[in-house]
Amino acid sequence: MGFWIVVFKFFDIYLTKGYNRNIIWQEALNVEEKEISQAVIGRLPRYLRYLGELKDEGVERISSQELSRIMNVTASQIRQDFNHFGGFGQQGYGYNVEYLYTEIGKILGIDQTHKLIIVGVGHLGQALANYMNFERRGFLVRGLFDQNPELTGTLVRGIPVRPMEELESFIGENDIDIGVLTIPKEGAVPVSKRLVDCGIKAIWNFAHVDLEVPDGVQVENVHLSDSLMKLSYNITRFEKEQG
Amino acid sequence: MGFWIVVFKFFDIYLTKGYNRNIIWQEALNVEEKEISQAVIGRLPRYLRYLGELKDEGVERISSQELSRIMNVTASQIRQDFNHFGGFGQQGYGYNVEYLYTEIGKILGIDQTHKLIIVGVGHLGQALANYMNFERRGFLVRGLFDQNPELTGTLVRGIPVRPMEELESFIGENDIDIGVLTIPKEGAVPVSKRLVDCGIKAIWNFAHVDLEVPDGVQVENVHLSDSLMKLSYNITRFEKEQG
DNA sequence: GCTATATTGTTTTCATGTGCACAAAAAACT
DNA sequence: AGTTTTTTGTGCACATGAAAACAATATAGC
Repeated sequence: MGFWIVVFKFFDIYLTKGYNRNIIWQEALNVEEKEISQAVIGRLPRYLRYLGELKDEGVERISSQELSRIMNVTASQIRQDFNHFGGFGQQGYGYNVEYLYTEIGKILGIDQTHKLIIVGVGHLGQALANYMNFERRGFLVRGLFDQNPELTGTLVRGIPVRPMEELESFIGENDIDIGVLTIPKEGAVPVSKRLVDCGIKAIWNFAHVDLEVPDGVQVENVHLSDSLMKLSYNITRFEKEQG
Repeated sequence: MGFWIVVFKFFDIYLTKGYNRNIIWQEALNVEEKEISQAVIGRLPRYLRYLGELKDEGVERISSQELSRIMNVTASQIRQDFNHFGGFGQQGYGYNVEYLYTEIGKILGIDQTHKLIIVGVGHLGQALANYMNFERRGFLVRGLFDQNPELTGTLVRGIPVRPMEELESFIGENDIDIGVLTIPKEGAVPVSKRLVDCGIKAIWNFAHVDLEVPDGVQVENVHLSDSLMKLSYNITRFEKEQG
């Protein structure tokens, strides 16, 4: 690998002028990659979705301009976003859809499988357990847990519901990455502590409460009420504007 | 300009001391309110949650500094955010919790009731229909709709599931504000068109597809896959950083 | 009542994010 | 092979957002 980098450097200066200097510079000197903002990351899944559709339609290549028309964003933003991760495109040609799709997938980590458990088998927990799209993307539901003893042993999509007591042992034995919290807010904080203590890597939190976790544990909150209130605000705002 | 300042200064000091200057200024000159960014709006529900908790604990007043400690944001941001909507606070005192809670609630429109229907009575639709917290906030589930004829007539929390054919008439007769889409992406676009044609004010979209709606119809997307992919990205990023 | 203290509202500064414009480079055409 | 066209990558300027600093003003203590 180091050898190749040196070769690149040679080409860069003396032969292939213009090849992305930053990348070579960073790789050659092993400088830490500059952190990519969450604003950019937040847009990647949407790119992935559109690229997937294009791929399914058999489109081989696409320019930033055409993609910008389809997605209703500026072509400039598309180019800048993609360029954060290296030169995916080719001047005068555009971007190869399949390649770009794969690369963005890799960046998002969906080329790897993630094992998850769902804590709280209410309607929402069941909805997520049954949502096949996650499985397609490599997110595998491995365990279900619920406080309610009546649910223990019942099957949801073939997966048995386990009592909360088995949480720690199950995580340890099954190498779980992600814990999904679909429980009322009262239980969320203590359960999140237990998950963290088991060494879980990430928590996908649907409880309407802020979780405090140590650095290194990733948390993604889905606060449905917040989303609904934003909608409510915008309804009122629009009505006021119209007078 | 100088003249007006004198006038409102007069009112301020001698009559309605403390009444928000900006509002008077804007009203007097009929200046259009400056648009408030979605970044600010997005933070309001979180403020509301914390203020609600403080209120329940019997806390009467709070300073931006103390709130900033609790919420892990800067005091400056809190003051700026609140000040967008007028002077909620008082120098040397802080903010009255109850008053602030009420005002933010009004801004978000949860002092009014919103009538909604849920289209798609799968697990997710049922989860939302059963979620009592929305009702407490004035979001009333008035109708459920599903394509599947086997579901027609069945009750979810006492509400009968209706066939899709009744969508238009039901919305018209029941004065529905918000349509919730919990259906697969294939159906989302046509259904959203039907909702828009009925004059619905807003769509809360859980289908993994972008909806195109005319100006004036509010859309709030909840793309669960996107959220999960962001989590996945951050897991990988952290592991890379650690080496 | 006067002074010291607390705390907001506002101005200023700094950082981040986005759009535009152009140079570089590949492809397409002749 | 040379020229034109296409289209990326990138520097730059502008807009937006957030933090810091400060001025205004209310409270609290004496």
